[in-house]
Amino acid sequence: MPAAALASVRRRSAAPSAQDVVDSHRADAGGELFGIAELCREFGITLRTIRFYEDKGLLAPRRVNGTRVYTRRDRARLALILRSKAIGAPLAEIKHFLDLYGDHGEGRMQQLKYLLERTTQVIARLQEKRAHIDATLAELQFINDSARKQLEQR
Amino acid sequence: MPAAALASVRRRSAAPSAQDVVDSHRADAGGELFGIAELCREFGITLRTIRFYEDKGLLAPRRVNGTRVYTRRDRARLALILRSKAIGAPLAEIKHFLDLYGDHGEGRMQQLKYLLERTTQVIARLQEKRAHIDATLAELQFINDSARKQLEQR
DNA sequence: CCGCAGGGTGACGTTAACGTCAATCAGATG
DNA sequence: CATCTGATTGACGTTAACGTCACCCTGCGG
Repeated sequence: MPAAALASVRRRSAAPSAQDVVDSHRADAGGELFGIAELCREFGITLRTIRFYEDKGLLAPRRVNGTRVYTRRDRARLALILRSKAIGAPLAEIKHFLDLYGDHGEGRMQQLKYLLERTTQVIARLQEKRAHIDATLAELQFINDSARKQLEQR
Repeated sequence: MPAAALASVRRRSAAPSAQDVVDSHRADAGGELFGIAELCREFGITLRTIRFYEDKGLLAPRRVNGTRVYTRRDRARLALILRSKAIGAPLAEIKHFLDLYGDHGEGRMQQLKYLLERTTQVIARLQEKRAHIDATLAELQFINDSARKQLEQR
């Protein structure tokens, strides 16, 4: 688990909320632009990784003369990708997630039912995963406490 | 995410607690024994997977005439492996986790400090991951609610 | 004794998620 | 102009986590 990446994701005052993404979308035209190396430093990942995500269809930056140019919205997407990865989701799943996100940010709300259905599914899965983590945490704390008591008993 | 596996992990009345593992350890000598195919069916995984875990040092069943024989303790270990996998931990990490578990269950408590240190680390990492999941859940619920409202507005 | 199901052991293939390397090109700078 | 930095692409390598295949051994029922 690359600590630098997690730190970067957290760094920007908590996490980018859903509303942030919508905002960044509206402000797209006049917003700041970012280079690939810039994003790499910011998130603690490599050039190759970002290009890899693009190959996978997770990112689609504009090209100026061949060079990739990222908007704030692209940056938000990248942050989402990294956070999703941090919770152990495979890239293919992240792609679906991002696609839903995109549809939501944009105007065409025809497939609202589908969106509702999918998000509900994902929510259920994440809640399961959370429960697993809670159980594991409980066990670890049991072990931890036992060890601590043993040590104090001297 | 193999649903069958998760179902199986849950099936045995919630999850195996830390105490369970200790218990199963004490009861090892006279307890029931399991064959490899039996465990496969129970947990919804393949033969190859179990053997793979053994190659990786995650399991170490007894051999009777070459054939693998699993005790209840081995079964508990397997359940832990699968649950750890479900929360997105790599096998190498799971191995460390199991090693700690083993030391705890057994008598040699010399490295208590090390154990304490490691479990504390793992706990911190899991709490981070939990926080990530919570943030993602919040966003998904935001989207989900928006969609629901949009639909109701007709 | 025969056959066959079930288990074991390599050896090799596969997918995901990148890393590494080499060749190339566009702009900035001295 | 020469060079140097930073970016792009393509080809290939790599690690984790298994799946597949071929082949062998073994106990048991008929």
